[in-house]
Amino acid sequence: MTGKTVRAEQVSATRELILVAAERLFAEHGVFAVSNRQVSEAAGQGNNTAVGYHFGTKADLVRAIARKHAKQIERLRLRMVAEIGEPADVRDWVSCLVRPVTDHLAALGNPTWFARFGAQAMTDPALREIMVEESLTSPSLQQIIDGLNRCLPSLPAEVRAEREDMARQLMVHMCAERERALADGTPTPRSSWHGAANGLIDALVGLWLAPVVS
Amino acid sequence: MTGKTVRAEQVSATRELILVAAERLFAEHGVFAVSNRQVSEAAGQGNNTAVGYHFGTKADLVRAIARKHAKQIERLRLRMVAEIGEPADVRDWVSCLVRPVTDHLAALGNPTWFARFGAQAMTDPALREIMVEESLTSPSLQQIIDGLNRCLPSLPAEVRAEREDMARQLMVHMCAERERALADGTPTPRSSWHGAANGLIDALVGLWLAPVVS
DNA sequence: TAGCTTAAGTCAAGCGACTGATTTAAAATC
DNA sequence: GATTTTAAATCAGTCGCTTGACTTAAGCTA
Repeated sequence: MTGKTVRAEQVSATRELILVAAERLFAEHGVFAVSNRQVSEAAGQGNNTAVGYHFGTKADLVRAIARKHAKQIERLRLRMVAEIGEPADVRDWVSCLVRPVTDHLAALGNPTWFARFGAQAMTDPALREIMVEESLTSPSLQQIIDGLNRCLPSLPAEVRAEREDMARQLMVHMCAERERALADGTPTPRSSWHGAANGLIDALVGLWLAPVVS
Repeated sequence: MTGKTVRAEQVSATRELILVAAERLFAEHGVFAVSNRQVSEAAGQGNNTAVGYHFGTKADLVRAIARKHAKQIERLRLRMVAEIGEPADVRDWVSCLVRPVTDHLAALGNPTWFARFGAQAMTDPALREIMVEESLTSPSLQQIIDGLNRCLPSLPAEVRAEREDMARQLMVHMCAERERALADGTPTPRSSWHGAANGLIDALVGLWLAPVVS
């Protein structure tokens, strides 16, 4: 952030204002229920083309939001993977999957919007690919998958692929669910993001270790 | 369907045309990326107000689609719950949760659109409540939850609530994932909806039986 | 001063909602 | 049972409004 010129500082401040405003509006009203104009206005920009100028289309804006968070989560995940002890068991690897996300959300304070935004974007036919590109193409993520596979050598390949998907879906949508409840004031099963992570980790360990019966 | 007048027959045919067209367009392009006009046109209605006339707002249309499928799934689920043997174990109840949904999708043939539509609607802030009302307020569903709880008496209430959520999220989004892959021609872990259900059931049994560690 | 950023205003296109006319099955009347 | 009346469904077109995209001008930093 430092080391920039005054000009560049102002520009990235403007961009950040837009990103935050967009994330909030998208989470609260839906990505496609909010126009670029409304985002620009909410970001305090007099110009109705501010989003277009700084980011381009709505898809580009979504990408920028995703990238921002993915970067921060990836930092936490790399650190955690680096610190993992040997021998690592399924629970260790699952924790590496879950904690960076929940820790990131916890660090954002309250309220947060990213989990709800992410869940929407992941289910939209036009935005899904963008989200996958930005958040699933991560070296540390592959490391975790590999580590998990080493723990579960007897699991058939198709079951592994399936359970990877399940783990991902569960993380994305359970975080969104909790964030929604927090925003609505609805009671949550756990009192903190850390607790929610505990619940997720327990469940995911059970899921990965589940015998293949049928 | 029979026993109706000719007039009523035509009307419900028109409504069905609109529902099917909407479901397809929503799944392929996104619920809010498709206008009511486009739906009317795709349904072969000359009038751009056809959706408004028959259903009302877009939210009402979404509700009608959800209700249609929920009804059919509920029929399958009631039958399966009625046929469940005693004593029923976790796997029996989980099967009652999963099979009606996958069987319904299998019965729809190929391609299907409902799973992708449902996943979108479930994550949208404006549509979520509608979907919950239409598909989660079902007597048979409560029976299954109760049965599951009887199998797992030692599970803390908050963990139970949490894992109910997880099971629901997994069903919705894994079905959508598979439907997407089928539509794209991407390889799927399983060759049939029945096989996908097997994978889901194995995983969910493991998830429910997972020890509460942390 | 040159170039990037913000502001202000304009534009055609598409939106949901509305209107009145037309069609036609169904109900009422004879 | 034939004829008239009614009301639901469909059609065709219009309305005000919002949208993303565009143009032009002003502001400010390097």
